[in-house]
Amino acid sequence: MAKIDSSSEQEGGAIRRRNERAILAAAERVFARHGYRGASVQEIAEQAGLPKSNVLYYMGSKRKLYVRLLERMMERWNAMLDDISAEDDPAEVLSAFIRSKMLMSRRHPEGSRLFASEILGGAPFLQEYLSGELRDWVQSRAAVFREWAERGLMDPVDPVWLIFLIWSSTQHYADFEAQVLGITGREALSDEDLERITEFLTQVVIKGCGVKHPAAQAPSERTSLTER
Amino acid sequence: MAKIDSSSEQEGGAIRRRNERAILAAAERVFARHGYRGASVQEIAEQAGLPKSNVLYYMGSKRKLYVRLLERMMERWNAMLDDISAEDDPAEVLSAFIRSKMLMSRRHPEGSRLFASEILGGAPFLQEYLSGELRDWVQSRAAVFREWAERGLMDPVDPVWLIFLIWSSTQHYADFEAQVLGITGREALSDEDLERITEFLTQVVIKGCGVKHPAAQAPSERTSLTER
DNA sequence: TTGATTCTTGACCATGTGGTCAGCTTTGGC
DNA sequence: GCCAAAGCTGACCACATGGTCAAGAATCAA
Repeated sequence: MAKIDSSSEQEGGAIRRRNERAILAAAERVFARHGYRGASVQEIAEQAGLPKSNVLYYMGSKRKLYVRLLERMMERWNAMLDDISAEDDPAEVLSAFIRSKMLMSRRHPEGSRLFASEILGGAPFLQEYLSGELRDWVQSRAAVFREWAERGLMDPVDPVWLIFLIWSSTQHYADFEAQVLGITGREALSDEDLERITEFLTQVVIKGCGVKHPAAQAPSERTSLTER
Repeated sequence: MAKIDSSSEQEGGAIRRRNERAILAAAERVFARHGYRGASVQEIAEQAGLPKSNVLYYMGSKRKLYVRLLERMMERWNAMLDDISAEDDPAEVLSAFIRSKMLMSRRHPEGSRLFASEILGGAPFLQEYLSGELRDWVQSRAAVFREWAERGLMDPVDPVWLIFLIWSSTQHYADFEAQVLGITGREALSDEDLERITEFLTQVVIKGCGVKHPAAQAPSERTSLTER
């Protein structure tokens, strides 16, 4: 009776795995572009190179497909949200935070836009996640930021607004890609562009929040810039 | 042969004006929530308290209605984009910039989300605007920022990334409202919240970009915080 | 080869879609 | 009070939607 189970097992034959991959990739594009309602199973099927019936055969329904994509995106998100402690170097933590979020926008632009579209529509499927898991995560980081402020390692800014600042300014380069490209006149953002933007954002945040290097340069081995 | 003309004249009787207002308001909500494709004329009509035929009678078609909303939003945007010169005080200009963009998110959240949804979908209707008018606007501001940097009034940051930073971090509070409320556990953001966020963003940007007060405190009377 | 499981897909269905239209009522200037 | 213009709207249309299903095709272990 065990259903497919949305976790990342690779049960099922090679055919299933291949087709599901194609469907998920196509669906992420289409949902990201048109939102849940605006996306059609027909278009997803075409982009996946399969008949519509086949998509429904693998995914059950449009809704299940959508939920599965959201869950996949949240897994990626969670993989990025590593833990921090008040003993870490604020500058390093913030820098790594910005960098990994920027990398997420870079690696999974469709997923980022899918997520944005869900939030834009009032987060009908994600409300629980936002006010549960994610909220807890934010609160725990906020506590660390506050302690840093108390120790004089940074200005006493509201940690939640700071987290939102980092999220929004990095997410921007996925969600508003069309605007960024239109205004800069580029065809695409290069790796160098992304690196420069990352450095710019890091600098503004760290300097803007008055982050200081800890007195005793405690050598803790963090800086997990990569995502996995 | 003069058509209704999308500019903000108030031609037409009182009935027309009232109904169009209701339709535009309802349509902005629905398009913002579900995107262009996902929105249905039926739902817009219901939210406006009119039969579907009546909506089509006034607006012609779904597409025309959508375009009209985008144009209205761009008018609001343009009304906000006042001019600046290299003689102005950088801190004041940036502060006013952040404040007015924040006010836009506050006053027209649906419009902001409508705009976001359009960009998210690849800006099929706005590409021209983005790579034309808006691009010119950005370039002209960028030139001023660069001159400030040359005069040592601020750090030599890339002005375009700075503008995107301000846009994204302010727009966030309209577009990702659902996320902000879910995480902060609030029902809505109060005026005080908005004021604190505005001050926070202003502080981070100004401090983060090393903005200095001009040597001779030139008293120019700008700071147009209100939108009209 | 057998037989069960998985895969594939066109036909089909009820419902929703944007849009048209004809005929009605209301409005407002004269 | 007249009447043209404006407003109103239910009925209707062709088409797209998400989803079902049955019947066949491919796969694979025994």
